[in-house]
Amino acid sequence: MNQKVSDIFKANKIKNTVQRQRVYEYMTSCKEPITADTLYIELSKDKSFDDIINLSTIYRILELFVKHNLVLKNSFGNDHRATFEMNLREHKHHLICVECNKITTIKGCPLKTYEKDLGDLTNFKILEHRLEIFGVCPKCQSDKNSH
Amino acid sequence: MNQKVSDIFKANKIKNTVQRQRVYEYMTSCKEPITADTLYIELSKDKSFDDIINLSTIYRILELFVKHNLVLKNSFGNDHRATFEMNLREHKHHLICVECNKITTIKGCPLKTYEKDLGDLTNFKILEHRLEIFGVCPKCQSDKNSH
DNA sequence: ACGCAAATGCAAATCAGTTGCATTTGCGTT
DNA sequence: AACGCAAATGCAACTGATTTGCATTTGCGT
Repeated sequence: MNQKVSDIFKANKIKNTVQRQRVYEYMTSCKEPITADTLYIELSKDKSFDDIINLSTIYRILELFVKHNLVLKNSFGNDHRATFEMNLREHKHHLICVECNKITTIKGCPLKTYEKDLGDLTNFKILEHRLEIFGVCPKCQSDKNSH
Repeated sequence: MNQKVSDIFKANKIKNTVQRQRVYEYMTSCKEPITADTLYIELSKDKSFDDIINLSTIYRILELFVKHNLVLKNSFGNDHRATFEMNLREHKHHLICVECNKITTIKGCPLKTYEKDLGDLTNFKILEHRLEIFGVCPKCQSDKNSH
C-alpha cells in the first residue's frame, strides 16, 4: 500500500480501499486524460492483483475523486465519452488530433486579459473557460502523405 | 414549401423532403443551440402538419446537415447531450451561465496569433478551436444578492 | 405517369454511464 | 484480536442518448 496515497485519502476523508488506491495510482501515472473504460482495461492488465475492478466501481471512484477535486472530468471533440485526469491545479488547455483523437496538454494560456475585457463588456462574473484546439498531429500528417 | 430552403438543398445535393424542410426552417429560427429531442418536441407541437417527424429521422437529418456544414454540432458543460445550431459561418464563442445554463454567443476571437504560434511550436496543423467561457450572468448575480 | 434509389418510420440494438441490491471490506471500538 | 456496522464493491439490470436494420413510402429524373 502506498502510504502517500492513503494520506491523501485520509486528508479528504475518503475511505481507503484497494480499488481506490489502484485507480489513484494509475491516474497519477497518466500523462493525458483517460476514459473510464480505458482505465478499466489498463487496470485489468495488471496481473499483480488477482481480481479485476468492476467498471461501475471505476465510475464511482472517478466521480468521487472529481467531487473531491482530485480529478478533472472533461469531454473532447467528437468523442462523446468523458475523460478523466489528475487535477494538477494548473491552468492548461488541450490540443486534440482530429484524426487519431490523441490529446496533448498545453500549459499556459493566452486569455487572461481577454477574460477581464469580456467581463467588463457583458457584466458576467467570469469564472473559468475551456479552450480546446483541434488539428492534425505530426504523425497523422505524415501518415496521410504516404498514401 | 420554402423556395429558398429547397434551393439550398439543391446546391448541396440534398434531396428535398418535408422533414428536412421543417428541421431546416426550425433551426434557422433558433437563436441558440438546441438538442435533438427539444427539436423533436418543438416540431411535434406544430399542428400545421398532420404527422410527427420520427426522432431517429431528426438525428439523421441533423447529421446530414452537419456533414454538409449547414449545421454545427456541440456539447457544453456537464450536459452530455449534443446541441445543434445553424452554421452562420462566423467565428464565435459561447459564454455560458453556470447558474441558469443560458448560452450567450460572443463574436470575435482573441486567438488568431496564438494559433499560429502553437502550430509552429507543436508541428500540429491547427484547424480550429473551441472556446467556452463560464461565468454568472448579470441576472443570476442580482438574484443571488437579493437572498 | 413510372421506376428506383434514397428517405422515413418503427422497433430493436448499442453505447456510455448509473443504480438497486446482496455481499464484502475497512476501520473505529471494545 | 475480534466485533459490528456503515460504506464500498460486484453484479446485473436499467437508463437516456443516439444508431441501425429493415419494411414501407416518397421524391425526382426520365
